[in-house]
Amino acid sequence: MAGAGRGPRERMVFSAAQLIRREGVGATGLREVAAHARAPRGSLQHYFPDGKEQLVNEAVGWAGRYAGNRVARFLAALPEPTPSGLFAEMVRQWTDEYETEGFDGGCPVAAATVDRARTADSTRQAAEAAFARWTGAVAGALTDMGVPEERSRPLATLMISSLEGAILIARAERSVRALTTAARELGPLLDAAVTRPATDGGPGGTAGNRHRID
Amino acid sequence: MAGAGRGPRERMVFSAAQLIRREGVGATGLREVAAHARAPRGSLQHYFPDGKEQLVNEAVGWAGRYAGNRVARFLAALPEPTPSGLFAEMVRQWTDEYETEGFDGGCPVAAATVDRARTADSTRQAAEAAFARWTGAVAGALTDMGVPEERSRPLATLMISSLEGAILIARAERSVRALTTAARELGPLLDAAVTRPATDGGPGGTAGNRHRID
DNA sequence: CCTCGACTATGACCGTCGTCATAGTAGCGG
DNA sequence: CCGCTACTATGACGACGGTCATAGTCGAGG
Repeated sequence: MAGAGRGPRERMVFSAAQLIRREGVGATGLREVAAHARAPRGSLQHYFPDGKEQLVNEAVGWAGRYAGNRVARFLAALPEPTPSGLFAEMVRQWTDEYETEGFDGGCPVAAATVDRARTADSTRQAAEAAFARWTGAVAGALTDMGVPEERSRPLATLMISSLEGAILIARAERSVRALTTAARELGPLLDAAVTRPATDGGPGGTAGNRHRID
Repeated sequence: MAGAGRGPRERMVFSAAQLIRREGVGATGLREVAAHARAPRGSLQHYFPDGKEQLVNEAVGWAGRYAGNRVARFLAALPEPTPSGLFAEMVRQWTDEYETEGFDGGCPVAAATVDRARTADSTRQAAEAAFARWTGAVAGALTDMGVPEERSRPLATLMISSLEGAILIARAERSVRALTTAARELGPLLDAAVTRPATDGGPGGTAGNRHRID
């Protein structure tokens, strides 16, 4: 997860996302964010005049962009892209993390939704946008692989639902089981949705790139 | 959701679960729980001498039992039980709530996991147990419907993963879409796992009942 | 009537949190 | 050197939060 170098503002957003996904929104203090980002505490009110809510929203936005952009990289890593292969990569990002760094972290968008969906509507909207961006990237990739338009978005939603739920269970169990199960059980269903040959991105172009938003 | 009458202790556990699933663990105060349960504040330290952590753990346990027991009722409501029918009922519980009461509530087990998995191990274990109980009930039901033993648990895990994730997305979107999508897309996969005729619970017995724990 | 246990009732303590106010520094164009 | 803007530095404030201490009620048993 890149994001170490940048300016203090970006570092704080990044640190906020890190802390939120570990402890939840409520238990993440602003002083803690500043310390984690090695940024001056005074900069918080300078860069985020609307306070914690703004910082949280930007952290959620960052997470959504990150997840969306990640899809293109997963595709690039696959010798020949298939829906099940993409999902396996998405899952593998989490199993890798859990096996090397422990089960401390979850998804910051999920945390923001759980902690703030009811109370802070702007945060709820940020989470909605993050999910939309992520879903859009996955759905675009599925279409490129030959999944019919109408099925791409539902299947992308199903993939992300299963992944988010499996992340929860994995953290609760401190086991990667739910994640690998999701990948194994869902794989065939996803591949069965391919009805025409994959769109070839051609040399120099990665399939799915045109779905990236920035 | 029953649980209004009982003694003050049970009311507080129930209220805690309600508040946690709406606001998250961190934002749920003990004074708030007592007020919601119309229970005296002084009773908190009497019934829960280990403080908030104990109360949260019991709320999570309550939610796990509730979800597990609910499975048997879903089965009873189905004319002829099928895996997709069961999953549709599980999903419908949420779509019904969201359509009649709004998108304020989520799953308390998910909230406890997000907010406390890293910090409070006893709460993490409570969440693990809750998921286990729920998964066990669903897996038992699947087996009764003719799903082979080895596939029941993985499929049950997949069902719960998808449901939990879809709940998150539904709350973020304030839309029931992700939930209905999960039911629609996953249904065929679940039914395809049936390899032998369903076990008939016989007259007077509801299929799956023997999997209830209490 | 006294005791005892279960339960209730409150107020205080101390920590943390988000926010605000205020002042300080650094670089830069003029 | 001035003035201006961008950013940093700190301390204080008020609002809870969880927990603890202490005392009060009340019914049952003796």
